[in-house]
Amino acid sequence: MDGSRVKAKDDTGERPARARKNSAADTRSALMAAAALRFGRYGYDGASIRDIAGDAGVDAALVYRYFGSKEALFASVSMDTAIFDSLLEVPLDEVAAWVSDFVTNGPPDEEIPHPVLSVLRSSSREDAVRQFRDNVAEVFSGRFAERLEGPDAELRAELLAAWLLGTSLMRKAFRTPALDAATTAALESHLRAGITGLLNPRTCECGCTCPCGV
Amino acid sequence: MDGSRVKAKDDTGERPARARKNSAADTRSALMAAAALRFGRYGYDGASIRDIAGDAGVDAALVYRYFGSKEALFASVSMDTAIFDSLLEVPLDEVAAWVSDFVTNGPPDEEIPHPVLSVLRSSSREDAVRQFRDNVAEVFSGRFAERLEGPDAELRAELLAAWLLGTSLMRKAFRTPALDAATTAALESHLRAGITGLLNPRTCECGCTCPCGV
DNA sequence: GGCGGAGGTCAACGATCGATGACAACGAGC
DNA sequence: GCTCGTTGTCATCGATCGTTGACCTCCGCC
Repeated sequence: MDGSRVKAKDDTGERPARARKNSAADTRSALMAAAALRFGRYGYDGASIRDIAGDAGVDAALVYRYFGSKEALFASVSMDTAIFDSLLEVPLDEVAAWVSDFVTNGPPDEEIPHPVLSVLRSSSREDAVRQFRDNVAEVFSGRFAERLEGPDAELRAELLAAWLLGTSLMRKAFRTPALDAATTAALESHLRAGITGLLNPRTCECGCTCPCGV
Repeated sequence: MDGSRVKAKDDTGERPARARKNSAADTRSALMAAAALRFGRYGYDGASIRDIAGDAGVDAALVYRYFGSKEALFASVSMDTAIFDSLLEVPLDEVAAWVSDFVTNGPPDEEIPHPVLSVLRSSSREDAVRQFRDNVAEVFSGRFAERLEGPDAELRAELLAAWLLGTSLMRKAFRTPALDAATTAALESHLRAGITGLLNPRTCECGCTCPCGV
């Protein structure tokens, strides 16, 4: 917090944008990018306006000119459901691959944390928790569940969301050893073994979940 | 934060312990109980020493007499792996039931949050993250993985931990609608469908995971 | 050339934080 | 009854927080 006064955020890189007189839009988006990173990494309470503005290379007062308050800035970078849109169009037997890709690709947590982590690490904020729950409900127990056959479609859809969340957390935030070292192929293989069982209705009494139908 | 000056923590209830001159041990444990609740609910940054001490019915200065610092208090109530000990002795085909019980029983999040949530909501604290990772590695990719047959035992064990974590989070912290309303039986049923696939090595090429061996 | 407004900095505010040390109230032992 | 260690309170410190308003600096326009 001492020698970190380096500007971490002129890497939007569209135009050189010399030291003075940037455009307001650029500064706004730089603040949002810095806020997403700080909120995601340190949570709402742990990220200060001064640090965020420092990352963006501007003064803290600009946050209040462009957003009005810390809460408004937080809300403007909170997670949206867009990252799940592609899941809704993936064939069910490719969901495991999608999950594997979701928890693998994208920038690592050191650069840009998952939007989910931002909510989690800010879970003292009840509005963030509520919004997260509503988003999950709309995407998973809402639209995704419609594609599932068998009983308790909403519950199974939310279990998928839970496993997606847990796997993403473990791999990208906590980096437990085996998950951190796992190849995408191995990860997808074992994700498939579990997710297939979850998404496909059972067809035999023993709890068999094989997609071959036994 | 205003009218909440009620004493939430003389419910240790062993002896009446009149208003003055409690035993040091009682006060210490009252502080730890209040700290576990506050840290778990609001995270490290969101829980103040004054609030914790207020919940315990004592002055904030006592935290420093008994623990030395806020960090030491946090460390003393951080999660230990004891809550997973019983899992290590559960037969593999009862793991789903154990997980269902883990994410169902115990006090609801409003009363006492899971120790895991304390770490998650304080995940800006690198030492807490590190300790959590080490604990998971020791319990799951360490001891639990030894019981698994088939390839990638450590990875599959950590995936189980990830799903346990995700399911617990969704059900107890975020309370997504279907998971919040689910019966233990329905939850266990669908957990079993997925976990069985994860824990049992596959025996046919199509990805079949049925324990009946097909 | 001067001017107005937009982009940005600066200093300061009240509040709250973690932390410290002096001090009061009480009980056990002599 | 006096003392001394334990238990707990109180006032306060310096730092940092979110937030605000005054001020500065530069560019485009008349």
